[in-house]
Amino acid sequence: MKKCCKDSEGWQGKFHGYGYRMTVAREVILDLLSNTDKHMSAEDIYMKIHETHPNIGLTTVYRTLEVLSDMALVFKLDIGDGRARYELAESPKKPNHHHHLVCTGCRKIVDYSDFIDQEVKLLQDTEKGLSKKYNFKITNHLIQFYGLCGACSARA
Amino acid sequence: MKKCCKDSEGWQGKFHGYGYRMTVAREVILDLLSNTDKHMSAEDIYMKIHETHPNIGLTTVYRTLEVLSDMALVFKLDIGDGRARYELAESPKKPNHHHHLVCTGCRKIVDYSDFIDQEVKLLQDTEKGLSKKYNFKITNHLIQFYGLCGACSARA
DNA sequence: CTATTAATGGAAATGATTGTCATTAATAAC
DNA sequence: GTTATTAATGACAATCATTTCCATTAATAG
Repeated sequence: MKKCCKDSEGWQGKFHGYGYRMTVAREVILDLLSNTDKHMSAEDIYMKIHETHPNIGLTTVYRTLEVLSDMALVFKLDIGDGRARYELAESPKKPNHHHHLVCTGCRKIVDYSDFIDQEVKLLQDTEKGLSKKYNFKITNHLIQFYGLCGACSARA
Repeated sequence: MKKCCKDSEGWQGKFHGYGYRMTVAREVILDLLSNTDKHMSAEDIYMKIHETHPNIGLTTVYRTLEVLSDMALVFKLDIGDGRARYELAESPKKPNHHHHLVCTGCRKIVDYSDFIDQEVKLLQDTEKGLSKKYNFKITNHLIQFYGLCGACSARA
């Protein structure tokens, strides 16, 4: 009996741990996000996987992204236009911690990891202080800089 | 001839500087945001001002908030549910720089300004570095921590 | 005070996301 | 491997925040 998914990354156990099943759609979407450095919207993802898996619907893409966010495999990102973007979360196997620099003109997103070390250090301290003072269980943070990229700046 | 608006804060000139007119709706909304520490959505604002100005429509609220954001009098805030919130931007007259701690359970927002000094220092350096390296004209930044507040944590 | 034109309001349109429900497929039990 | 169980799916409809349209009103210039 053929297994549903090849599970090359060892994700199956993780799905089971959360009480989820491993399915083709979930694997395809994880694969796609694993192999891009873009910040794709649900529709971007739908269009891309539609090329090879025309049977996967947009609704499923949305639901899958929600599941993956819930499992913290994927990070949902909001850059201020009305549509969410998704990127693979960092993991021990694939450390890629970065923050975002967003052009408010063309919505270009630059991932930067310069300065990250000091930022992370400060964030950890802040997180600890905030947790205690406000009794929050902090799960993650968002840092974004907004501005105009060179092209948009020139165009303005 | 009666002037449209009392302009107690000296906003009129600022509107004119941007080529906008000073109107009742704009003044009322600015007043409201000046006197609250809440993070109100467009609809919250509409409902509130509707009590005293039932002739101001929701569409105008949206348009006004866009104008005010454009003038940097108001800051548009996104906390991850599908609706934007607005708060008065900090100004020399009313310095209130803070960042946000957002409960992903109940969407409660805590404004904190602890640790702000170190954060601001680091952010300025980062901003300068990023500006140069990526040729961005950075206009603002967003820092948010996400987690569960005490109540939601207990409930979970 | 009148002319000009931005601003407005209400209704309709848009567009991302979510809900519904009958069908399919992944896993568990045998 | 076969069957039973139940989560996951897909197509469509529904929702809901935000925008667009357009005829009317009101802020400012002259």
